[in-house]
Amino acid sequence: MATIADVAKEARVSRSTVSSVMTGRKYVAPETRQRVEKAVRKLRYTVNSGARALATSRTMTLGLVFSFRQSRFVPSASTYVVALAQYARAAGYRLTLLTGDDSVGEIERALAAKTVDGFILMEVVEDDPRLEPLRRGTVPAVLVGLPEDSAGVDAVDLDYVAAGRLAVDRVHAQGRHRVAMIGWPGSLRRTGATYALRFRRGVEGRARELGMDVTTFECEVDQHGIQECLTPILQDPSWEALVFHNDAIVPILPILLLRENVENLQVIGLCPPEMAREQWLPFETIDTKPEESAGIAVQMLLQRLAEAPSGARGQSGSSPEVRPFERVLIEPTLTAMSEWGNAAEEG
Amino acid sequence: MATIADVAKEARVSRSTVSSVMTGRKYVAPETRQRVEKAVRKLRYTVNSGARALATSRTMTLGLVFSFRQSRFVPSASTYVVALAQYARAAGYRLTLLTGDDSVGEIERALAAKTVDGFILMEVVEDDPRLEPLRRGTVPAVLVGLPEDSAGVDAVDLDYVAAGRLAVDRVHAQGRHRVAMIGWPGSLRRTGATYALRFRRGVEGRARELGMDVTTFECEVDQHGIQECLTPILQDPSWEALVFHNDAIVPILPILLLRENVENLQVIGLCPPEMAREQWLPFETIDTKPEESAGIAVQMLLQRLAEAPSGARGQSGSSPEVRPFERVLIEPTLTAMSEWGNAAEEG
DNA sequence: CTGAAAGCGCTTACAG
DNA sequence: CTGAAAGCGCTTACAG
Repeated sequence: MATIADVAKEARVSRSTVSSVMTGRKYVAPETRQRVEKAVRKLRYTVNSGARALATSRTMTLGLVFSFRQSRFVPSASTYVVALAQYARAAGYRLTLLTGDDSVGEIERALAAKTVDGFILMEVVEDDPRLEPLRRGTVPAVLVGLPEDSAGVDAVDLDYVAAGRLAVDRVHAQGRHRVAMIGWPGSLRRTGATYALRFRRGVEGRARELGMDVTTFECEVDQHGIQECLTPILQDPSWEALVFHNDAIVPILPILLLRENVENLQVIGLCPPEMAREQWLPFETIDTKPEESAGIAVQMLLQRLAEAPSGARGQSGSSPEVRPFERVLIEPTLTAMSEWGNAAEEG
Repeated sequence: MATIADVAKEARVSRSTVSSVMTGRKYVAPETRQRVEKAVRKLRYTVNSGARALATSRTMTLGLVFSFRQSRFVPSASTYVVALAQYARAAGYRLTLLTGDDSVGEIERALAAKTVDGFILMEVVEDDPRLEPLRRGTVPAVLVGLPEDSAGVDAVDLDYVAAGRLAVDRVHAQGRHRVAMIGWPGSLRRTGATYALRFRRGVEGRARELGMDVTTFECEVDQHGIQECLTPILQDPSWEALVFHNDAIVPILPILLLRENVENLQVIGLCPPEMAREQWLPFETIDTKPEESAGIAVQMLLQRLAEAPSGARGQSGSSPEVRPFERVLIEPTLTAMSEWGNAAEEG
């Protein structure tokens, strides 16, 4: 593999000049630049990113932190991961996986060994223990999720409260009144998963404002729990609407609606867009917008990195005068109902 | 942040000696070693992994290659990812995500910029274009998946053929004869996804050996397609058994069985263990064993790395005399049926 | 506009 | 058993 020295020799310039061409940070005379570029092509030269990292004290790597347990509740986790990787790469950053059981330890080690320039945290919970090392740490972090206290880091997520309100507004617009809200299991709520609580708060709050009648059910994610929770609701015609936020019921609900011959129940809920896209669901859904969250997360992190005093340097002297940390709420939108009939015809 | 020089000064030894202690590759007198260790603790020193990588030409990073499109069919993708990261980390390796649309380009860039010591490929298809750069490349790779031709790399996967045979044997053991096989959509088969073809081959082959009567249905993954495919089968009592390999139908099948009052149909299929674990499925399943695949994949890759002539060096001279490449098949096992009744009682 | 030199933080023969 | 020196492949002030 060619090194910068090989290129310099081939182009009959100094290594500095080759470097200037590669980084693009310095003007190089067109004629010289062309000689260098030609040599680069001829030798198939690529900058060794490790060496560059050492020289610049920028690893161009972001650490993606997510833990094991919750991911079974989030089959759409890979959507976030892929989107994050995509955006990071578009900006020249790699994504490295920090997914051990001991996330806090992972973060501390990554900080100490300087393997990453920044962190992205998924599956954020209230009082997330991972925030502590990050707040002391020397590199920026961004949360996908919105705990009450996100001091010291930027955070982005769907506006789950607004999503809950939107769902209720849809119901209200149909003149319906009596609403069953199907949420995640209590076990998930107890982990402190921020979205579970926020959606529910939106639903219940808006219902109260509109004088509507909401009852919340926490529904397990297994076959048995789902049947047990939903069947009585679907069999009781006094329910006028069903609002849900529980991915596990999504593929099953359509069949249950058919089985119970439910005809006059309005159904609307939050679900990952890939589900809505592929499933031809017979009801409206609200998009969780994972790609948007990912895009904004990466963007906020890059922004911090651009402002930071380049790596480990400049850490002495006057305190860096940090820009206030952000909390970005993504506005939820409705996805139109898929028409089963159309689906069949379109083939 | 402390550097090796700080530690050397604090311990009143040379940097070489500190390095010897940190790497553990050289004997250091106990008394000296203790001084060094004390200094390390005092200064909270951690080796800068980038600098070490440059010096050793080992990045201690593995590239995880998977593309966008198929992952929507594989909600269990994150199980593999997490397991791979876990095993890699246990061996001191990081995992970096190579998930762009242009996987081949990602691989070539990673090779050129020397960002990884090895590659792990997921979602392998027949004639996978990613294999070409890897075969020329200078670092080892392992496939999770078994294309016909895996020359030049190690490969591991569940023995899907055996899984298909196992399913049929279970059916045969019950004295049943007429079998409906529900597979993945034709669109997935056409991508060349290796598992889709292999399971089917196992089912059909074994059925032929046993003189059984199998009909294969390729079932779409959306609500409409699933209903359309399954309903007629469930309504036709002449089917004695249903063998499936299509994750999308798993959560829906139990309800359909209830709805159609199916009583005498034996059901068995392949599905990710987390589904079986959480869903209380009313039928037997065969475990896809993602953790085992991940473990063996990492292990095979580390084995290659251990044998390799340490990074970019030693690439000249006699050709490296590679050990034959392996194809590891993981034996499938049955997961007992969850009893709905028990589930309810255990609460 | 270009180059010589120092430095990023390590490791590893090689002497002693 | 320990240390001085060279080197991994870059970048970046600093001269000129």
